[in-house]
Amino acid sequence: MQRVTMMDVAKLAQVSPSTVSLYLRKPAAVSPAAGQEIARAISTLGYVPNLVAGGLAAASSKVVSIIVPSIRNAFFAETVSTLQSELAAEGLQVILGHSEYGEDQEEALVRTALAWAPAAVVLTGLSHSPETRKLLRASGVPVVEMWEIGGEPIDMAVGFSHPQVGASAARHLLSKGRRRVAFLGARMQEDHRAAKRASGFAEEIGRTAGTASCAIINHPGAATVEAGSLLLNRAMQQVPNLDGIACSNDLVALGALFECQRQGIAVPDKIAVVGFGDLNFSASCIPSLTTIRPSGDLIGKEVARLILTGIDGGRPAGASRVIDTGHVLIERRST
Amino acid sequence: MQRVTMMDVAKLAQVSPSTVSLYLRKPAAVSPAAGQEIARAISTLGYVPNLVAGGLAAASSKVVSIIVPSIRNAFFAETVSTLQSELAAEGLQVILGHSEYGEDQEEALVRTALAWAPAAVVLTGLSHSPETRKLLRASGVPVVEMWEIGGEPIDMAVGFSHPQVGASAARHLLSKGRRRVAFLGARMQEDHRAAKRASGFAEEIGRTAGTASCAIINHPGAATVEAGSLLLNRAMQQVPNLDGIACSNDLVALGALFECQRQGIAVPDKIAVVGFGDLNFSASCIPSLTTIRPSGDLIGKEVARLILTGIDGGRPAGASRVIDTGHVLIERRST
DNA sequence: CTGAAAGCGCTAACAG
DNA sequence: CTGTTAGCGCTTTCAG
Repeated sequence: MQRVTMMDVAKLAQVSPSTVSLYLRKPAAVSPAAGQEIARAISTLGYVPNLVAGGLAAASSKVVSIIVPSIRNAFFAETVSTLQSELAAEGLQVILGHSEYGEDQEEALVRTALAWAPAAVVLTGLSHSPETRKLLRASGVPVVEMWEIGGEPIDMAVGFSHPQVGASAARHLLSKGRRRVAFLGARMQEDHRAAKRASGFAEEIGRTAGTASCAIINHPGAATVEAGSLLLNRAMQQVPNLDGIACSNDLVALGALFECQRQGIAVPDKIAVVGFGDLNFSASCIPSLTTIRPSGDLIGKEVARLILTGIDGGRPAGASRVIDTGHVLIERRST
Repeated sequence: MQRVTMMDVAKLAQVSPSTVSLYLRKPAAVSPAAGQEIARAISTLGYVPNLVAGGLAAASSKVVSIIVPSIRNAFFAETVSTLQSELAAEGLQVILGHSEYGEDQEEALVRTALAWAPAAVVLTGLSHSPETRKLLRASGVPVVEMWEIGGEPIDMAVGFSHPQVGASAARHLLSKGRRRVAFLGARMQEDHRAAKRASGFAEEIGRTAGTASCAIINHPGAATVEAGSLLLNRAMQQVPNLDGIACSNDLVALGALFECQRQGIAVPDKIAVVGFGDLNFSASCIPSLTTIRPSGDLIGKEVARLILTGIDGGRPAGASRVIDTGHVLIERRST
């Protein structure tokens, strides 16, 4: 499909192909006269460089492979979106893969990702199969794990501590005088990060208010609004006089809010609700939702920065290999 | 970074590299004995084929480039997710780009996409710059435009008619006796598809109920819950005794629903609300939202099918070059 | 069914 | 600053 090659451009501009190649990569390193000729030739011919050939010759393609559990999840959509924009600005392409929270799937994706000799690979979280870690380490490709810190990264990591998020939610509920609380999570058998938020929550409750009741309730399916309704009902059964809940996701929290409204349970008077994610609707729902913002786009930006500095500079020094983007609790009406 | 090459595998298996290559592509075309040797060599060496080299040699890489306005939009996230899964199953990688609803950005993305000699490129909608169309046509690469039909596609198209969606919403509102209606849209100066839903809505209202009042109201920013609140208020100003609204997106509809609740406006008694998208929360909110489902994953499936059949068979014949995935109105409590 | 040969289009030393 | 020279690792005729 590739009609015009660098050879054609070189011929028309009366220079050698390598000069054209040089011009394309470092325009300043070519004489202005030659540069102009080349530029003209490129535009009259409508030349588009073949990145596949370039990648092969340079032994590293201008591609970064991103693997997330699911792009349908607004959290990751945000990060991927930011990452894509930042990388595109530097001429890097994004190859996308979905692990669906499966380590085996992730491993397969990593394997094909590596087949592209990518400039970097970006993974979600710190939990991976041993084989995945081995493949990645052996490849020598820069890898960034995102959305989680607090373990041993394969190479670099950008994210925040999930147990700390859980603890923040717990402290907030406690500070509002709640003592009969529950954590509502979805898919925690696979979503290790949500599970960590849950255990951080439970630990903090236990540590600070040993006498408080605390339940962790899991919905095996995806984190949806509907799951929120279900979970709230189960929580009320399990914790009599429930007065506070933390949710693993704002969608779940919204579902709980709707269920409260349906059953005439006053929020926050009877039950206080804390979410996670600060999604599109969280500020506008009724009551507005107290939530924890993980800043998915900050993560995206930092990952991009790590990749970019790793590419043109030497790899960044040890100090900056793990970046904590933190989290912010945003207090609204639901507590 | 690529350690083991096909050469190494060939040596260990005591065959020639071309036999290994053949085995990788058509295992059946190689003798069972040789096949076993090769398979063993591959696994003991941990060989991963270099797709960059393969792409160069084969003059077409196993990549399909997908360009959507924004992956943060749940509609496109769904399609991309499905598409990625379907294509990955056939060994194709997805390269992702965001146009942010800009034709120039899209053109730039198409240009780099083409540099990868992709197996196909997937675009959103039928509106593109003339240069984009030219580039794509000249490249000879299969292109699929998705999420819209009703115009002249560059090559293939999968989607539905947006004016018809607007008309469906209008008919539904009319059938509920509403005569003072409005269409609430966001970013319609750039989002041509939303604008078409709006005009389809207005036309149908005019055609069927000439005496009805109908306003089209646009929020220049993104389609968010907050925009929904704003838009509802403007609609009520503009159309006294407003009794029905159609929204360009369920998020906008949710915002309108919240605003009604805040102001004590009964839905659907006073104002009926129709959304678009059938998002996660639409069945669960209060009242549950009547909406139009465009089936983003059906679109993804059909696009994948078109690409896949185009690759191993000859290109599909003229008849099936445009696929209408239709839309479904789902009636719930909000009307 | 298998192997030899000839590149795919570009980059990257290295001389000039 | 520019051109020459070798490949990058794989696919693909084409013989055998």
